[in-house]
Amino acid sequence: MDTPQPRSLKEKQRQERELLILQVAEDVLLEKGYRDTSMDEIAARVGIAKGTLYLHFAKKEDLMLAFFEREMVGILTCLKKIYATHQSVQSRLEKFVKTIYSDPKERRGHLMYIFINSDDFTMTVKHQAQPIFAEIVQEVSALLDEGKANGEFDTLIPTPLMTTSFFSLLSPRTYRSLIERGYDPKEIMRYSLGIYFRGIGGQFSFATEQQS
Amino acid sequence: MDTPQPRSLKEKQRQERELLILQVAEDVLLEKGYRDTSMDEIAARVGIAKGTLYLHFAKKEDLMLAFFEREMVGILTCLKKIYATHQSVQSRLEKFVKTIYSDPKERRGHLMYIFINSDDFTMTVKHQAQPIFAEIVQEVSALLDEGKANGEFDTLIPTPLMTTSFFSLLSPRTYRSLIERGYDPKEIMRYSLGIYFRGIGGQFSFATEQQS
Amino acid sequence: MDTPQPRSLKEKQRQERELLILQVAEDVLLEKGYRDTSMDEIAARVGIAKGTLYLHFAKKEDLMLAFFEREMVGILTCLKKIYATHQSVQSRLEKFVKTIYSDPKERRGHLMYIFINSDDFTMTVKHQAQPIFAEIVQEVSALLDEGKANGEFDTLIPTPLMTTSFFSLLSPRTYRSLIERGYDPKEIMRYSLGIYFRGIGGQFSFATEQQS
Amino acid sequence: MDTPQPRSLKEKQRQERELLILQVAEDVLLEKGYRDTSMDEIAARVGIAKGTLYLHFAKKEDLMLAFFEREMVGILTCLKKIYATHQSVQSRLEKFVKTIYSDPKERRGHLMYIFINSDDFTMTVKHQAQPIFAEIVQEVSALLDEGKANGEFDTLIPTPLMTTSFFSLLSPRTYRSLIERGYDPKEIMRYSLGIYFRGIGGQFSFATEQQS
DNA sequence: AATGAATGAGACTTCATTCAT
DNA sequence: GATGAATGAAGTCTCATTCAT
Repeated sequence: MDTPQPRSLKEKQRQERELLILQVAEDVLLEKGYRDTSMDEIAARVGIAKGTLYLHFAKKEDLMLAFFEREMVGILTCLKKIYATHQSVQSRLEKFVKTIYSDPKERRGHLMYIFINSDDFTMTVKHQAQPIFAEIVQEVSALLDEGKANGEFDTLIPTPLMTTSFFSLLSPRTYRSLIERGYDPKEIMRYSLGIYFRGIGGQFSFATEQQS
Repeated sequence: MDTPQPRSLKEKQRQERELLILQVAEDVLLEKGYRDTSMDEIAARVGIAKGTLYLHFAKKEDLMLAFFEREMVGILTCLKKIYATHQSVQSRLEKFVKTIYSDPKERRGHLMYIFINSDDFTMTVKHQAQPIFAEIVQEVSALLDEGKANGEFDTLIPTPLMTTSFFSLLSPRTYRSLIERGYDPKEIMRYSLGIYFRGIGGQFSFATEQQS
Repeated sequence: MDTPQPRSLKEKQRQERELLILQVAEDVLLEKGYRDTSMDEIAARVGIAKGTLYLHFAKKEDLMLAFFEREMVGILTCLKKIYATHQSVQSRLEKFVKTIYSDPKERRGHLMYIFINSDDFTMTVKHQAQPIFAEIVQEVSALLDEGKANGEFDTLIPTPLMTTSFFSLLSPRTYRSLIERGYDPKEIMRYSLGIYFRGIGGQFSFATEQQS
Repeated sequence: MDTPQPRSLKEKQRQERELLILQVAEDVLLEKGYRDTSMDEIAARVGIAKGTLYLHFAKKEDLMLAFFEREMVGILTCLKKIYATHQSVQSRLEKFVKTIYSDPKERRGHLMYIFINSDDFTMTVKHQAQPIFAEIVQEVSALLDEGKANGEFDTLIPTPLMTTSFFSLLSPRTYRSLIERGYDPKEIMRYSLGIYFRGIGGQFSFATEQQS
């Protein structure tokens, strides 16, 4: 605390760069997958030396973990914000998914899927990120329980099953294949959500929005 | 034909060995993912020398492809057998999924999921296996269309969306997490199918089987 | 000697096969060079199993050595036959070279060059084949000495130098490059010999044959 | 330009290292031939790790190519320098050969021979180095043509044949065998050149220098 | 005797990680 | 702090040689 300003200046630069690294790591991860993401490429794209990467993150795993956490914190924040809303549970979950998927190229949604479903990545990294991961799952579970309690969803389906189904909704690969066939992201979203919510006992009319 | 026994004996051993390799490759693939599956490890687990692996498969990719095809041919056969049955489309698809997942550790089901959803694996191998892959997807699509035609499923949902949802049903990772929490494989299966079929407009009572 | 006929029958077959192996080895060696000549390919081209190759030759080196000796014995025989002729030394040496190069694709000539000049091959093999190699060199040296003695060649040039120059006459590579440019094998031969013999003090008219 | 010294220092070291690698590659190539030259051995002899080699040259072929070009550029430069001299063509070509062979162990001369005559090496590498290779051949051809025009050499011998003969003059293998027998490098050179130049119609007295 | 499946040393190459500058 | 050259373990694949049948 004896040198607060200079430190915070340096510190600010440092954090900006760290952010940049995380963003680049995200880019590369989404493009190439975990194993084909090399530290060399990340450093090159960020425009720093490889060694500098290691000043921020001691291991590739740590970078990926930090990156994962950054994303997951964002998702969790979004989830909590929506959680506090006064709407039906279904509306809130729909809102959540749509928000997650509303960034360019649906990065956040795909990342969430990868974190939860990918082996390559998950095996190496996730066991270290249990807490936040558990919190996200917990939050969604709580919402689903609320939905069961207020009659929106089917009470016969165990919540954990509802939850895992929720997170399996949209695999990036199949998503991409649909995009390639010319489907509109919003349409894909709507139908996927529709299948899910009707499946767990919610109300969903595929016709309605089509008519309006 | 002059030396039928000796040749078939050798050949039998060869095929047994090849089968063993494919099984081990499957094990390792399921445990570690495509990129972390090394030829060294496969050879070591099979108990043969590295070079021997290459007598059976000229490249890692070839092994993975052979292995993929073996599994997918099995799945396709199963699918066609069931396709010819006289039952509701839903029953047939349920039967299909249950059959696929009925082997120990649900390997086939998980593999199908990986083949369809994994990037690592798919990018390297699937382009070579397009035909069979496309056939499986086509077969399921046809069934879903039949279901739409006979009133079982919602005609407002585009078939490709129904199809991709179908193949996203059970990610191995979430499946495993449910198993770890003590859920019964059959139960997981039933609820997942239930959510899916109700989601696409089919009939499904989560209560019924519970009562019987 | 107790079973002379059967043994000689078997033995004959054996020798025929050995001859075939040597011929195939020659083919492959000339096509691909020593290091790219694999035992697999030789066996496959001969139409026998790899193991059978090893019944004839304990090591790749041995095969190459045997093959080298076969060729060199042929060349030596040819050389001795010509040696005994009653002609000028130059005529005899010319005859020798033309004979060596008179087989299809000039195999023997190229092989002689390779044996004498190639590093790859020679380092591995030649030290084992000293005797015959030395004999060929000796024979040529003797002829050159005879030529020096009877006034055909320049006595100021040390015989060993004349000899090595003689064996460096036609490298397969440059030979091939000339063929590719459309030169006639006989023409190449004539000019090369001409340069050499004139070089060592012999008589050679490049014009003569052209005119006739 | 803001950091000229540090950059040039690093760069200098780098180039020194690269030079060292090229020299070692040359050593090993001359000792063992192309196919028996392993990246491991080069690294070990240079005293660096295998990976470091790949910082300088992305592939074995690239190293060999770079090395080839370095040598050939040297030879070409030397050739052009001599070309511009005012002397008889024969004197200039003699000067060229003597210069090429004047380094310790006659490395350059042997390398030139290998580049032009070795299959192993040439097949892999030379097609990438055509331009410089062609230029060297062209330069020598031009000199020989000049010699034919001014009456030094026999006009009846086609220039391409003169050229290939020129490059076949001294095979490293036979050269070494002469050295082993106690001949002096200069003597070998003189006689070989003598045979060649007399052979193509030039003037050469084996006696002269002997007397002086 | 003949086979060819099996072996394993060794080649090339990549990349996460370290460390002297 | 920042750099990027250096490292070396690990991965894929080849091929001479052996050996059970």
